Amino acid sequence: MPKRPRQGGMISLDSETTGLDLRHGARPYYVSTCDEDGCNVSWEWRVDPLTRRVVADRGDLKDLQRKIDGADKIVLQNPKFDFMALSLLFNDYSMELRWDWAKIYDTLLAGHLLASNQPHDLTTMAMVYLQANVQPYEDRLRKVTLAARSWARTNRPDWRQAKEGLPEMPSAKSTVWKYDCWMPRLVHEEGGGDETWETVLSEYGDSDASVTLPLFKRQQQILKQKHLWRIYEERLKVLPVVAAIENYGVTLHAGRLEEKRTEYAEASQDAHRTCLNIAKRYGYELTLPKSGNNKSLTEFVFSEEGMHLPPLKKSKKTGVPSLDKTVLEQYSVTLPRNSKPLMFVTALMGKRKRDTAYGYLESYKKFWVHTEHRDRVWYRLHPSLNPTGTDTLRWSSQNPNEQNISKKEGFNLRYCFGPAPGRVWYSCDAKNLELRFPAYEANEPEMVYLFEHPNDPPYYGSYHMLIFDTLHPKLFAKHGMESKEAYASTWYQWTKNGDFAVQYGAVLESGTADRAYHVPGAQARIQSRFNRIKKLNAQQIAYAEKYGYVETMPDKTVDPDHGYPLWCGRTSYGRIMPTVPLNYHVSGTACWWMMKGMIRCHNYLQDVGDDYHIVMQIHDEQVFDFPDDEATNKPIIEQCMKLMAQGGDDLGVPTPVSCTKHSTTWSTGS
DNA sequence: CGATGTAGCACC
DNA sequence: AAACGGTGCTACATCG
Repeated sequence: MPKRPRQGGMISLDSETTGLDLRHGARPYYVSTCDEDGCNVSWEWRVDPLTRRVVADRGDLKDLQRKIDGADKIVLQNPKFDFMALSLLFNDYSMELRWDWAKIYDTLLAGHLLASNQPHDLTTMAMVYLQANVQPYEDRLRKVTLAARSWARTNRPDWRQAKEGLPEMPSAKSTVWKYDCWMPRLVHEEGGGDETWETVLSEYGDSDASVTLPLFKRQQQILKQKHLWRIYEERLKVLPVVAAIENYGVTLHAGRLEEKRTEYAEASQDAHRTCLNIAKRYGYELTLPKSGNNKSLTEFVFSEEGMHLPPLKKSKKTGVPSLDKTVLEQYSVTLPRNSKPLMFVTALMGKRKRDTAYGYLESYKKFWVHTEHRDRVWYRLHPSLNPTGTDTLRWSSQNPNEQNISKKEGFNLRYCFGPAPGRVWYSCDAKNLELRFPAYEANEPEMVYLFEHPNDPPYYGSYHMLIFDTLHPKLFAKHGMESKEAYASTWYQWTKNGDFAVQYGAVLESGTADRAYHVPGAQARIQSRFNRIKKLNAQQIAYAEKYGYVETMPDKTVDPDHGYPLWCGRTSYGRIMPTVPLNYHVSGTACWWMMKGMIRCHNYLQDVGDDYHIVMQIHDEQVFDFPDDEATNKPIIEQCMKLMAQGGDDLGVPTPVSCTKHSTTWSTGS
């Protein structure tokens, strides 16, 4: 007896799309649902092989909407993507997808919460949590799709097969068959393949939907057992926030981008010529790489055929001499003035930096889409933001990455980004977030005093100055707060470098931090002055050794007893790396804080109006895009700052937030 | 020839 | 054994 679909209850939903680049036309063409009896209901739409456009059916979409409306709960693997894809498809047919986030569950968020450093793809999780193997369905689909592509290449050369470099799929890399899984059915209709080609897609799609629901039920059971359910429910709140951020995107100015792109291209070419000319004087026919190294370059730099420079650092894995930024900097301060090698090194450093910047700008052009502004000057990027993209609670960003946009002097790509006409940006960031958490948690008195008294001597809230004084008391006695300017490129800069090394977990024995500080024994001196943080570090390491994970600081409003577990991983000898636990604990807490701020700001801005948006998150910084109206905005942005700072109350640590307004460009100081 | 690994570099 | 944590992206080099 065939099963009849149930009404209500919990269902799972999974869709297959013609690509990942929804803003460039990718759409779902197969949607499968599965209910608690294991009964699949699915829809399949034709893909126009010449244009790759999905030809859906309004009746089907209404059907699907009824299915969505009728369910009490819907489980998806990464619902953000399906939601956005379906919204756009509905939009193509002048319909609006109704979607209630309150009834959505996500197996991806659950997977990260249960095992932050394990794979979270559906196939792996089905195996781990259900001992169910859906890989054969995928293998079969792959095989048949590749065959269908091959048939079409010969018999239907005008079909638009997925491949790297097509403008409608800027994110496509080498593996693209996944975007052509609509092809087997169509090929069979046209006389190729066999009848199994009609069902190979639905068997795959239905198997994914069928496994998603029991997977979630199992995850839910474990989350409850481990007392993580409250944290899970809090995490679910990020889904609509992420969808809204991705949907709105971020604006950039084509003219400013072109200006920078030309500047870097020309300077890079100059540097290129300089390098080749110098090589020529050694009688060496140099071929420079587009980025990084190639054989020609390393041979010229290190061998006797060329400049024969001494190797300063070797690759960890391969042992080849390194020619990275730090090595080039070393050469640039040690090689004789006016020497050919110095000129070469200087030119190469300049070329590399410009090539990197140029490459980023090119990638923005690949991904950008026109905005509603008809002047074709303002474009928009829609990077995807992944809250489970890291082993900690950091979010990752891709296609393109919005979290590595340079703000270096001379390479300030933030200049290209900014508010479109009639808009204004506000950039809010937490002050010393990752330094505050350990200071308060360990109750390190001098540091707490520093953070509590930002306007008082001796350090006026400056953490780096406190450390500077610890390492260079005589210099600080002489110059006070002006040490920052007096030693801007030496002792003060080195203090900052060392502080970051310590913050990111440098262990005393390695001497890494001491080298960064340029002060032998520096880290030991700092640890003896701030021994409570040293103790906190030891506690976190011991905890991780025992349990395999550390927890973020508990959020009183969610679960006063437990934070988010972050698994630390072990070496092949079964030990936790001592550099990891405190770092994960602190950085994870900072990211939890940011997540709380984003949820609060998003919900608040929704109430304010429909034109107030979060546009970016760069770990401890949040960027907002508002209508350009100073008087109206003032209380709104102040409330956003308050809502961000409220995350500190949840954790028991004061976390003040600062804000910068950007009227024309995201770059500061211009 | 495609897949995979590595180096280098941008951000926090 | 490793000792500075987490990412994404590009080009180069090598593997199968």
